[in-house]
Amino acid sequence: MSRKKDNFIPPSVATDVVIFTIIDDELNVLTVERTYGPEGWSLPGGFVGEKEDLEEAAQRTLFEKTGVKDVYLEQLYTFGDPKRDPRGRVISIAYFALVSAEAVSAKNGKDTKGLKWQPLKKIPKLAFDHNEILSYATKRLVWKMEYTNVVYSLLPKYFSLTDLQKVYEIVLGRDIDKRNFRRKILSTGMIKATKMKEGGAHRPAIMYQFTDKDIRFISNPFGQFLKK
Amino acid sequence: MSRKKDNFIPPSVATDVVIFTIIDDELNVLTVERTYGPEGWSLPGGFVGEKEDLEEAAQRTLFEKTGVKDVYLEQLYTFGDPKRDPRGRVISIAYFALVSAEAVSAKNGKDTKGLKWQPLKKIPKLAFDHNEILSYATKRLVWKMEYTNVVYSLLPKYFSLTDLQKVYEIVLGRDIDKRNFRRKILSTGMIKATKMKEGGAHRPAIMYQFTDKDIRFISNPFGQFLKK
DNA sequence: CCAAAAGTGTTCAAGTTACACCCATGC
DNA sequence: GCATGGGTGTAACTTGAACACTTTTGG
Repeated sequence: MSRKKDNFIPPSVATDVVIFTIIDDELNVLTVERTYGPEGWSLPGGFVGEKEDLEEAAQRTLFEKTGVKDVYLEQLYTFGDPKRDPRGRVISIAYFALVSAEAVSAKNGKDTKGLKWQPLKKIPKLAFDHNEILSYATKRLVWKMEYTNVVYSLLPKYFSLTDLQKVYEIVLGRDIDKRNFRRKILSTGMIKATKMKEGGAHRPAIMYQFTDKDIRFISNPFGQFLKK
Repeated sequence: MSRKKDNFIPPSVATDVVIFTIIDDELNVLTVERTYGPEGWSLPGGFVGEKEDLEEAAQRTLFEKTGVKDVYLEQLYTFGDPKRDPRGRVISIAYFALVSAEAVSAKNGKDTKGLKWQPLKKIPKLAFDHNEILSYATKRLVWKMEYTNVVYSLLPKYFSLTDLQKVYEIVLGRDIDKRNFRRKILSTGMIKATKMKEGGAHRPAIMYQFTDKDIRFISNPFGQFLKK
């Protein structure tokens, strides 16, 4: 309540967005090259507009950088260490987003200059506390994959069970037994066969799609899965 | 990045804290009577100091209202609807805290006037979006109870298995089978018998305490437990 | 016919659920 | 001796984990 002291300088409020996608069988994160302030890379973000909701601000950042809308976006955590930005007090509400690689490559954001997808495993030291934000986001992602059907946001409309399994293996970082995976994933009812098969090189796979695109908890979560 | 426009009024930043405890076998929430702005009850909270970390601000609120420190406190969610406070733009980082009833009754906060513990089931319409914050906090609480050992923050140092079970029943809102509860809780290793027995009215119970007071995930979470 | 990915079942171990009676104490 | 809360075991079922071979297609 000690608000109206003289000389009270209100903090700035920003959002930063951790945007994940899968490229070349690796989990990637979108980074931007800094043009002012501390040099190097950082997460995409920006200040919250005067009459803008927090999620709107995050959505705006996401759209400006990737050109996509209607993707999975959720609030992650708010970072407010008084010294997290050397230039002054900035409180950042971090969001995390999942986009499918094809959605992004289709329509690019308007300012793609200075943007770079970087494999999570090779992320350099980022500006501010952005490595910490990223680490937080990564934990949340793994958790969401195990307990919910978020995986839909990382895949195109149609996909084979092998495609789906690969995404789980990449994000969870371990191999999964094919037979157990299939039994379990099908028992959740989160996907349905569309009977359409691709015309590829080998035996054609049954293509699936998600039954719904609302986030949902899985009845018997993917505890540990099993070795391949 | 459209920050440095003229006339940009930075939002105020506050924290609000949802403080739960158990009183008379009911889950209670601490509310404060409003003295300015919208009338009625609201959650305890206050503006974030100029050089204050967010969690510090929440901790300060908690201490001022309840007189307790070192209790379970975690960041919940950040609420930032531009119209959530009719007086102007205020972004609120909500926290949620668990205290044991005995800890609070022991040492009271400095300004107890206007404070009231209210049973969750009888909470009236609160100011701003505080009912929404509360609802969010309640969901988080239930989740944490099922998947972690947070329950330690709601109990005194020594307690019987019946005490413990009662807390679960109150928070989860369902009856639990005694035998299954005991087997499971003991198998987690989160509590240990201290062999001390009370001198009460009936057959004395074995008293337990928690093996550690760090938040920890439970290996086989309390899925549904079982009917009594 | 061969390389490559798709597809498919069973067995054993572990965990979950349902369920009912005796025990120790104070009064 | 009785009321009250404390304490205990087992059987049926469900879920989890480990494991290997056959099928289909293109080239």
